[in-house]
Amino acid sequence: MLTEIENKKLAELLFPEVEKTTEYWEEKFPYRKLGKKAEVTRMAPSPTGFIHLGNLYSALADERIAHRHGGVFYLRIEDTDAKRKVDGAVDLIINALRYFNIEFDEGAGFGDDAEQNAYGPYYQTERVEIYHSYAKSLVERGLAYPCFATEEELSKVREEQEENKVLTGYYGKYATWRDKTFAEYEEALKSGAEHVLRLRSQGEEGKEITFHDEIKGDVQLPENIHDIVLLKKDGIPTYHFAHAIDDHLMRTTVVIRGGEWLASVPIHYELFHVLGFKMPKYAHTAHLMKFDEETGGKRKLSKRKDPELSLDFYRKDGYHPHCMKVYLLTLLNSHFEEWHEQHPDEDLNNFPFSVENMSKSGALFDKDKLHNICKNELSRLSEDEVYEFLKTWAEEFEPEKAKLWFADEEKLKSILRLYMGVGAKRRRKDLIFAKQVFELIGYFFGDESEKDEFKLGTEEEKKILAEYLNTFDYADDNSAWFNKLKAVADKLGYASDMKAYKANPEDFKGSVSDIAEAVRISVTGRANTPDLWTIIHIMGEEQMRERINAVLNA
RNA sequence: GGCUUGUUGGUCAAGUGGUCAAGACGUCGCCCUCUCACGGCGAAGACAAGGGUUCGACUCCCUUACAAGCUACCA
Repeated sequence: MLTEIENKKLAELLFPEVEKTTEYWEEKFPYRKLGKKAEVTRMAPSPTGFIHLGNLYSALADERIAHRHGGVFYLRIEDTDAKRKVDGAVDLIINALRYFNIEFDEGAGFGDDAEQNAYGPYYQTERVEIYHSYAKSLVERGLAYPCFATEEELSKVREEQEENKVLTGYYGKYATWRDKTFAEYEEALKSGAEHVLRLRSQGEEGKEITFHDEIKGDVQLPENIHDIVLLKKDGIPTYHFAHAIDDHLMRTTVVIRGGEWLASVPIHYELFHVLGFKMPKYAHTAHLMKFDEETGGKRKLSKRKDPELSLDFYRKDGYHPHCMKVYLLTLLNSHFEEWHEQHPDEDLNNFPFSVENMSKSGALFDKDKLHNICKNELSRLSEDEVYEFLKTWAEEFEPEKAKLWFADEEKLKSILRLYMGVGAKRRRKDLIFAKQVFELIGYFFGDESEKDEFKLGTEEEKKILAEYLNTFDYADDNSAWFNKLKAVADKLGYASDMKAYKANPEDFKGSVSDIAEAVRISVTGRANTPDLWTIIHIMGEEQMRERINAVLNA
């Protein structure tokens, strides 16, 4: 045990450059003046420049919680790990979220003098002075000490511990630098040896803390007994130390983070208490999972193995951000889906989002469900909105083909009206994502990639087509046109009346539907399309005849 | 290994001691119909297992199984 005076001397030895006191910082970053229900949340990514679905998922939760009641949602960059830094990452993050209509109120990316910077700096590497103030105060109070153990020594201890089947880590009797004399600390320091700063943990083995998590409820956890590293040998804080200080000084009220942090809550609990901070509320979220083909089980989505985790994956295929948001919200909050169904036209932001209704267990990412949501959401848009969306996408990802697709605005819009069922009693729901849309309507632009086969054979197909062309008149309206199909049916021994056909199918070669199918396939290459007459009138007589003749002459 | 969390139909889920255990996606069938889509109707399909507590357990407790996370000078 060091005396009070020795602690002070040690602190001075360790942090001679620190002048500002913790009180100074407390005053500089006062509690925020916000409404009673307002929460302060944050997104705190490392600047790897890689934003994935999981990040978006929890950013959405943070943003909703903050903005639900006029709170603040800010961006802090956790760049304490130098190895992970990437240039331009902050803009990448801001833009990625902006794409989904998620905006920060404050934090990194706002410019140094901005009002939105009042609790900054927001880069952890620029906050070292602050961390050191608190570190010094901890040393002064005998709650932290320098540790000169080398990596080799540490791993040797761990091996020993593993062998003896005791808890691994730097604690109790294994914490060799915990109870040195002042002279020993001073001597090691003077030798210039590398060292870290460790917490002198006050926890007791066997004791428990009970911790309330907003999602999981009350959780019993063992008290922290580890003398964890506060400051790394380069003076940069570890996540734990930075988390406590930053979220306290930035006056965060709710910390929403991945479930992998639940296990380190005891550390945070002790840190907050030892530093004299009030703990924020915590919500530990479950991870997005995926079905693993190899093992046949669920597993966490990993950015290495799963391309669909990357936001770019969805951007490339042209998923509309609104659809992604709806899907994520249905995963995020169990009551959202029902609410959205009841209020289809309400702004998503009016949904009463609450942490309590967040899922406890990891959800499997379900592409079918996503697609269903896309269909529904897209079908509610106007053809102009869809047109603009497709155009933006195509210009970025298919610039060559875009020229062809968007050469005739009216034509594309007619196609969209057809495929969306604009004007019909009910909308169609054919559109899922941009790439899929262009595959769907590719035949309008000469895309012959795959042709369906006519089930009654080529000979029959040619007979039907020849007869069809004979009587075809571009000026016919939809019903006149269809009556001619019926006439073709009668002439070739097919039933023109579906009811008659269904009553006695053996009396006919087939029905009008087969006539229509032959024409449909030769014109569009597909057995299934929306209204054929409309298609023909969008593409024009010339293109129709060309396509039919191509089949006839094959 | 230790600590922690989780487990309701194929998937997402409601549910908080008494329900014929919601709903959505998917699947299948029927209807509508020139195909498809849309829409309508219907069907199949679940409380991980075993012990308790209780008049009564999906709900509370214990054990087991399975899954996930943590066990760093990474976050």
